[in-house]
Amino acid sequence: MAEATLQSQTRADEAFDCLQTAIVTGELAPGEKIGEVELCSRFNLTRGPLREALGRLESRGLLVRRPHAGVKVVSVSAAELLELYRIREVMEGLAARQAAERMTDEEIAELQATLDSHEKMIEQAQGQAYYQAEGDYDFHHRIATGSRNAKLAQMLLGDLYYMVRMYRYRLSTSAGRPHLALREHRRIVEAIAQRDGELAEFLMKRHINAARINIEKKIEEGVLTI
Amino acid sequence: MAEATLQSQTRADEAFDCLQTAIVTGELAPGEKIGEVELCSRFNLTRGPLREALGRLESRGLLVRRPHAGVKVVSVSAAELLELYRIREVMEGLAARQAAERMTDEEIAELQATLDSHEKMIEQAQGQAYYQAEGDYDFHHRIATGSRNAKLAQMLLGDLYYMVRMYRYRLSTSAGRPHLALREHRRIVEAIAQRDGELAEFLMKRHINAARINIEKKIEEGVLTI
DNA sequence: GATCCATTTATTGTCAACAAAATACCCGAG
DNA sequence: CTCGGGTATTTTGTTGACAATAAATGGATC
Repeated sequence: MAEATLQSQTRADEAFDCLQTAIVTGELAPGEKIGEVELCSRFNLTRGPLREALGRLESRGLLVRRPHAGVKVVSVSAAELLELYRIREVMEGLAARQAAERMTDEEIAELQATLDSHEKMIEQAQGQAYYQAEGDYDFHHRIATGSRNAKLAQMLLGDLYYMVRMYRYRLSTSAGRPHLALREHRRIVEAIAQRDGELAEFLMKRHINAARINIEKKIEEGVLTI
Repeated sequence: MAEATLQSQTRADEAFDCLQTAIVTGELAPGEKIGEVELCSRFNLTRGPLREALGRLESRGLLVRRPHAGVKVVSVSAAELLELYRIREVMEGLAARQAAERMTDEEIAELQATLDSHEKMIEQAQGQAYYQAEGDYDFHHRIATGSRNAKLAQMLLGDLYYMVRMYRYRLSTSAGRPHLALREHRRIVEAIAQRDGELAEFLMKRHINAARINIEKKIEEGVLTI
């Protein structure tokens, strides 16, 4: 059962965190219709804060709400997942460009260190899928915040990533190409370190486009039925 | 005083609409600290639905909330406004490309008709600033929905445009270059009509970039003090 | 036997009172 | 006169009960 990760400041925040993680991890399955009272007993909440959290989640597109009819978890089709990647492509391209212009040298060093640890994890090849997925998330997370573009980071971290991660958990790993992805990550960081924003944008766009094509291929193969 | 535009389905929706328009039109000034009870009396609501609406608005970045300390309307700096345009550039570029691939012939015809009416309004030159601003919004709105990318449209229409419009109202018009903007719009539609997605993306990006530079110039001139 | 309508039931939407927390104010000491 | 601490007040956060609406069920008619 999903709990509030850290001591949330308010009950509504707690509810929001719980529900979000529950949705992302698949504990609450897509398309599942959920009653308010059921959720209350499940997460030890009362309906006031819960409703506030539901509103926030609806506004973020993680669930849909019909008046007087109830709440159900959003179910994203394969086509919509691919559309998400198209958005990621342009937005993270921008993030990479701005990160190249604005990240501090310390942040870049940390980013490189992150990749080093990812490399070790892949070499050890144990639970590589999970770590790869998490590592990938970590990498993109850092670049989003490194862009110093508050709204861009908010949209990426607050909207898109949660929807993508929702599928990551279900697919175990969407990438399945750890070495290749790592190499692409390395190149992007290199461009950022050289403060070459244009190249960083290009490489990031190509990186995400490759991931999208990979998913597309899996869908065609029937590995991925959504 | 802002009212619910149409009969909203629920009190919370009503509250959301009221507050959103109030913020966008400047009725609630940026940085203004607002109390819950005050809002309730002002919009004839009770605190339950209001709090739900506040949560949604916070999640969209239109206001910030500190636990136990209250709610205040977000105040976006000039720098942040420009960052918003950077995001628009890439996202609307994508929207234009996908619109060129996916819009129906009817939609394209409507889009052209829209521009015709805009042209007339500009020629009449009465209240041109207002109409230009609204017309511009209308144009971009149609392309966003025409992209057939649900999440992209949601992010543009639900997040970015409201923040941009917040400033539109305060600046009367951010463009101030109606003829030029119209010509750029024409070119974009032309590319869409020819189903040339790549060109449509390029032209849209350039169009928004020009708007951004125009604002930047105004800020430097001191016309625009945020 | 199937369909339409009314009633019932369960669920959501709303409200007003209660509890907790942060700000503001006042008083005293340095 | 200024600064620190403590109390008072205001405002937010939470709760549980009440009202309204939609789905489900059962009965009657075609």
